[in-house]
Amino acid sequence: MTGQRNPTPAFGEHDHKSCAHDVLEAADRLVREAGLRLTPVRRRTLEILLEQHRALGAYEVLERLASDGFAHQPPVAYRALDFLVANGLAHRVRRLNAFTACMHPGESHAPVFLICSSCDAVAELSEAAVSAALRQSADRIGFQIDRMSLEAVGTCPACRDKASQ
Amino acid sequence: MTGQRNPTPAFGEHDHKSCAHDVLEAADRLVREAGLRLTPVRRRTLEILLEQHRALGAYEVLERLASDGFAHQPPVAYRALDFLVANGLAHRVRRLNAFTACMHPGESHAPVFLICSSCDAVAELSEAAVSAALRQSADRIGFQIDRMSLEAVGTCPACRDKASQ
DNA sequence: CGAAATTCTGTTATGATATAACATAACACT
DNA sequence: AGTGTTATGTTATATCATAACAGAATTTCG
Repeated sequence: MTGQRNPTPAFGEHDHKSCAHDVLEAADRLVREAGLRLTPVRRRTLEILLEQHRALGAYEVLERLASDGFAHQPPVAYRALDFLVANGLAHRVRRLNAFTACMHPGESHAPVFLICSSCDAVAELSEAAVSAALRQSADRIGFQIDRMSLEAVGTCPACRDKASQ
Repeated sequence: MTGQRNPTPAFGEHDHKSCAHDVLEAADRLVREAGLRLTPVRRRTLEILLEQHRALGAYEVLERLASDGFAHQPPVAYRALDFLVANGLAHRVRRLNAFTACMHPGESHAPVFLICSSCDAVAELSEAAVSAALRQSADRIGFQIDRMSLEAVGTCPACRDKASQ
């Protein structure tokens, strides 16, 4: 029940420790239920992504992993990240060529990302209206959607307030 | 009036020659009106993008430019492409790290791309519903959107028909 | 016109992102 | 333990993108 009050924790004060902890627990459970393995690299990679509400480049993750004793070749990071993405524990933010932890693991969803260009925070909306609208537009012309990226760059509430003072 | 009947020419038979020609004419006019210059590289780059309804990587464009006598260093392509994007004559498709000609130059719009993973065709929807939905979701939490990417990967009508036969 | 300012293009070099391919190690099952 | 499978280590390279500066073309304006 912790950390559920703020719909977009990325853009506001919140108990980040429990927010990250909850997601990690959910990930553990989901992976186990799916008969997969959250190996040390994979778990650590998810932890790294969960430390901040922003997107990290693969090489950024790689540096962190290396300093934790893992090999420091690109495939190490990419494989772990790919695993997380494939299993819905992380998302790729195309706009940034970067990765971010999924804040709603388990719930099937087409994530919508709001990227603050001022503080680099990335919020993941669970909102279904946008993806539904896109799906509908596609349907109308007979296009069958498999995956979608819905990303917006702009200014988050906090940075907006700062700027207007 | 040519080529205006099909809402998503990318996914269907159409008079491509006139479709591309119309866009190029519009581009000429728009650039002139804005006091900018559609120099040879820039014009040729747009022509290259207009040859197909798909997205081309910068290096693909570069090869084409080189065979037309332009220098074959990456900045040549990137500069031309950046110019086109900055002035609304082309779009960047983040999902593909590639570029595609804008099919509605002049009309301010947040493009929605439908990318066929089977034939690589890219359709640009002029549809405003999706971007409006996203804008509304962002508004609700006080996020101010500057730019957005709305992209979907899937199967276009033609490839769907082929597959089901 | 002709000099200065601006914009555009050529060029070299390098940075940043991503994957192919194969070897070795760990695990899971019988 | 033996075998198939999955995961990791490692090397090398492919792909995408930009910084920085030199030189050419175009525009501006006295």
